[in-house]
Amino acid sequence: MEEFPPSAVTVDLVVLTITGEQLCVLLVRRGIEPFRGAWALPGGFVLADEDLDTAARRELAEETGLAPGTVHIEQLAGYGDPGRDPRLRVVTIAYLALAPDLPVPQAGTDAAEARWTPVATLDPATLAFDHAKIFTDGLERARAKLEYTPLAAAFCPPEFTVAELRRVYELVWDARLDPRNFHRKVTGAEGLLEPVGTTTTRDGGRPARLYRRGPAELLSPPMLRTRG
Amino acid sequence: MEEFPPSAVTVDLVVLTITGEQLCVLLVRRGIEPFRGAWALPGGFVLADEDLDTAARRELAEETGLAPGTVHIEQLAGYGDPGRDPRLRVVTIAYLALAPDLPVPQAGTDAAEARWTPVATLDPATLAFDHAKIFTDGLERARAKLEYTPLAAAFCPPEFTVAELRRVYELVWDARLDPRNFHRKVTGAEGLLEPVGTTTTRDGGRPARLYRRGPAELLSPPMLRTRG
DNA sequence: CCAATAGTGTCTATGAGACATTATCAG
DNA sequence: CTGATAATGTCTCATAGACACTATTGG
Repeated sequence: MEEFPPSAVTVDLVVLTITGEQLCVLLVRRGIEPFRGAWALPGGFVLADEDLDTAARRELAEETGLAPGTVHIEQLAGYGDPGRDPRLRVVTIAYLALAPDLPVPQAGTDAAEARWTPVATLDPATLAFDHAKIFTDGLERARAKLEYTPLAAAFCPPEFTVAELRRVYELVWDARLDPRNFHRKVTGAEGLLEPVGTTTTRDGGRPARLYRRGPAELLSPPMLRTRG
Repeated sequence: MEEFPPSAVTVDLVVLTITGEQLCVLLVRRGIEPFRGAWALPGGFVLADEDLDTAARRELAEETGLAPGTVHIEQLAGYGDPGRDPRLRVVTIAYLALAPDLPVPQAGTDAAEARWTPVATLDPATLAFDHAKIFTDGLERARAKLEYTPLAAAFCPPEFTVAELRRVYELVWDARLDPRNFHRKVTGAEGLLEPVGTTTTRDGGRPARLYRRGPAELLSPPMLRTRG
């Protein structure tokens, strides 16, 4: 092993949710230096005996007070530019988490404040460290994954209507989808949705059938996002 | 910052190429403990003032003696299970590299030997550390990326024929594609291929037009791999 | 009744896949 | 010439997208 350059390893989280009519990201206001007072992605050090995924879930729970089962979480990428943290060499493993509409987050240990911020109004350049890039990468990953995975349901409560699922696509992609074609597509896709059997009128109008997520891991054929 | 658990950070590489008629991965035989004598993915420590991408390219150059411009390289994922290295806590950032047919690699500093191994005959379980998982993830990433990116050309020399590009798909996916439909599809895709203007008879039969990679970043609509 | 949304049916353009046909080289 | 592969054309079927229409609730 000889000598090796020592580093700290952290996890950072891009946590996305849909509250009301907006796609939002979880930000914390830093209570300590560096970047004290600035908004940042939640995160923290990986403990000595801890798996990366475990560290990410722990930080998520600390920051949101969330039941682990309700949130989709996946690794995003590693970021390790020298100088990304002014104190010492820190390599961070970023995670992407998608959650249904959540209660207001609670501030964690290092954070003075935690908040859901609409992505439409967020200027990424104001974020601490290199979190602008991590946030942008995470958002793009989420957008891409809606195309070919059933991940949109991760933004919905356990039982949801086709219209609610469509709203997820429309908000994340900032696009309009034809309700009738969307309905035909998702109800026709094998293993995507499982009918619960009951209906709801919470969206107004004719009662809508409720569905749960089905066992499908892949959306085939994919949902098409018209590319520029 | 208080106290933090110190770690070493490495990069490991899944380097794929096509030699003759087989998809191959670059492996090195370890010359030092642990796993001395076992085959492993090439890799090494990230230096103190070095970017992760830079470290990956440096290791690749050391291990293959390759001109940097000819190889596609992208980050794959981070791996950090405690105990994945028996010596100390090591978090590795894995990279995926795709290269055209290459000269025989040269052994690096820590490696006794370097070799191209056909993926069809490789038992991943024999690899050192957790390299079985990294290799499997890298291979699956490469397979998936052929579907929706122009990445297959990374396996080809700068100028190549449609048939050579098709061979890449067939070898990586282990599938057969109709030459006529494939030809129509790739020559019709916007920005994918740029005709050089010359032809070659190196494949026998009627001379085939030579192409270079075009500027397209995305293959739209994607190449379809028939899913199970 | 009317307003609103759910859900179905129909038409059309596009593209994938199967496969015939013609083109152009080496020997 | 033959044998090989390149390149193009044609047909059919599936599906995305546009949009008309019917269904079922609340007010």
